[in-house]
Amino acid sequence: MVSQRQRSPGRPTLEEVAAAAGVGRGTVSRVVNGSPQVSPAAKEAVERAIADLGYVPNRAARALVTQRTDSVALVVSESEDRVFGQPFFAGIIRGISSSLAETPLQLWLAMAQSSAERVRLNLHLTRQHVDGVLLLSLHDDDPLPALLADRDLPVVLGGRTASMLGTPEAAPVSFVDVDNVGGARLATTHLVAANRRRIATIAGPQDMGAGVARLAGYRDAMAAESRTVDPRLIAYGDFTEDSGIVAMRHLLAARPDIDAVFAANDPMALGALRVLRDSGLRVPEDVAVVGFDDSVIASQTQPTLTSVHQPIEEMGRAMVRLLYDKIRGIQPDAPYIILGTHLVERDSG
Amino acid sequence: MVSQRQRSPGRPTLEEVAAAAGVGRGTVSRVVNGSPQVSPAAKEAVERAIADLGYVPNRAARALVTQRTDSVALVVSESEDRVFGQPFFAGIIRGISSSLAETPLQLWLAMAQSSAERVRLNLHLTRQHVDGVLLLSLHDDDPLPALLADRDLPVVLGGRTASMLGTPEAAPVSFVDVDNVGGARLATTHLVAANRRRIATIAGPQDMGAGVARLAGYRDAMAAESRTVDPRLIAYGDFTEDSGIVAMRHLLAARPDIDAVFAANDPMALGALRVLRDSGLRVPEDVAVVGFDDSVIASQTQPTLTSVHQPIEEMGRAMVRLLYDKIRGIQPDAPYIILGTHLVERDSG
DNA sequence: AGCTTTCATGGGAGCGCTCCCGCAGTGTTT
DNA sequence: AAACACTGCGGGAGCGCTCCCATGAAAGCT
Repeated sequence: MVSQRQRSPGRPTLEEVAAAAGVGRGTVSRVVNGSPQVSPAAKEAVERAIADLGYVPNRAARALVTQRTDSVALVVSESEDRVFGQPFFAGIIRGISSSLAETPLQLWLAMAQSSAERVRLNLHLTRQHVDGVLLLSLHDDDPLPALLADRDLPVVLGGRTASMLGTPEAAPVSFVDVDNVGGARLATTHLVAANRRRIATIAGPQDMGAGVARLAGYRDAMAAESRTVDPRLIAYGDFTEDSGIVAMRHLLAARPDIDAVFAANDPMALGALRVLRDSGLRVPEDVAVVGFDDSVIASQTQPTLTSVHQPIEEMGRAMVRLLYDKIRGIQPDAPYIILGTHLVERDSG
Repeated sequence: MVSQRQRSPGRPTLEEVAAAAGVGRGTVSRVVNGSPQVSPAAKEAVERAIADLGYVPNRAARALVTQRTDSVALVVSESEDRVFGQPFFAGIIRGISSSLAETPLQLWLAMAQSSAERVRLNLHLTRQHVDGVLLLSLHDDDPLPALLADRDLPVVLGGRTASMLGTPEAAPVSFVDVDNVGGARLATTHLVAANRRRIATIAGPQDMGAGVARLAGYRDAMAAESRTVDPRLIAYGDFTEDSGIVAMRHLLAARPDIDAVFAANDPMALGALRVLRDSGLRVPEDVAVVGFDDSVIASQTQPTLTSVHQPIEEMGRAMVRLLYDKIRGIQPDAPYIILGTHLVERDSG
């Protein structure tokens, strides 16, 4: 075993580059960091030396002195298994990753599943380890955003909690979200316009912003059409397909005359489709179904699923934009970004 | 703006812990790193000081001196969009992440989509930035593994290239893979046993190990049953659903009498199902279909899809195990791990 | 010409940590 | 009693970098 103190010979240091270029350490540092205070001649010499030696700055050394790490953490604070694999996360990560590629920032992925892991994680989410944090999939009672904000680490949430729905400008942390209320309204209004009379909804969990907002949108739209909502037209799920199945059975049992269902996400809509088929009801002839997500599966169901589209990848990109501005101390135009949705009509209603 | 040189007051250093505990820097370091050369009294004093002050070691400073970073990169070297969102990746990441949680290692996520990004990435995959690299989704001509191995950075591949299929012990880098040949054999033999006479296959891309191996398994099984394989029974796709559609159409055009299809992954099987339905053929009565992946969609298709199961999460965990051993300089039992598969029978055949 | 201002430059100090050397104190052996 | 080994400990050196200050040269001013 080679001694730890030995530097691997292949990796040149700043000092060696300086020697090769015939300049001082300071000048090389200035060139590397793009300072304008360098003469063209010196700059050229340094650049050639860097290329010749294959110099790559040592991040640890730089981080030690600048107190910046040039990395951000993506924290998926969710205990359930299903988190990944959901096309939602896939899309967000794609957006985040492609956006980060345009910055000097590196992405750290942290999944905190058990609560022990979350404690450990919390300890490491400090300025000396990351420059900022992207938080995904929050339940309303998650203490993490507050903790991080206290430490004043730049934080951006993907989505928001129910408490931030009413007055987004008062939200304690920045966030990027889609207009869930508007999207749900779109879906419901669409069903009304299609002459559906008894429109039910399978709502999401009421401890998550998206669940609350999509139900609010449904209520809004129904109220706008002066439809009173029989409580038996509302069932709740937890965004999984199984919960959609259970909810749909409840709805059919309570109100067998339902002729439309708006499900708060695609997996639950899938569950609904399954139950309807098993009950011998035709979609869309007997019951129309509209989902929310416009995920890949929406075009693969039978019949294909009408669904509210949300710009997921753009959400990821917006999160990075907001966070990067914060990290650089740039005051963003707004502390939050809300993206629009639109309805993609397919065969189910 | 506060000067960069200022230490944020909240974060105590080793030295401050030492002062608080009334010991020297060395002793604190020994306690933090679990050295046995510390008296119980000193150890206790240091531990209390750490707890009191909320001390967390500075990774940059540690990395600077140890030349280790305690982080590994997960490189998804794939230019296509679809990469994420595939349940395959989701599962692997879950396995990797849960396994890493038991080590001191942190996960860096790097996706290199454009080739410019790949150059930049390659520069940063050095010992001074990461302790090891996990590589996913390789095409046979990917130069990255060789480059990294040259630099002698510990590397573990997820999957393997076609050239490593024959003699895994001769593979230039460690890898974790499933027994694709065996899985494909399982699927094919199952169709034979179900009395299918004209069994076609939709093979994957032949520049990827999985594509080659699954086709080989099909051929093996057919040969074992002394069935000659009409070349018209083989079509090729690129693992996407669309390519499965095209391939299935080709097969039906060339051999309308096909009564079974083995697709090299689930999305292509999905495409096949779609074409068969559109052609008025019943599944499984007229044509049986078997996929490979046993992904979530397999149980959601109509009819549900019989598919070869691979232990994806376990694959991720095995990759981490192998890499962590390498990083610590532990000679692993074998430089590679091949995991088994089994068939999950559903309605499609 | 003599003065000030500007600019490019070299190199010291120090970021927070680990490694290692040497010292003191205790115990063991001859 | 002397000689030696071992254990626990303190603190110097140094990892590779950025920041900043001092310096000298060039340029601009009266």
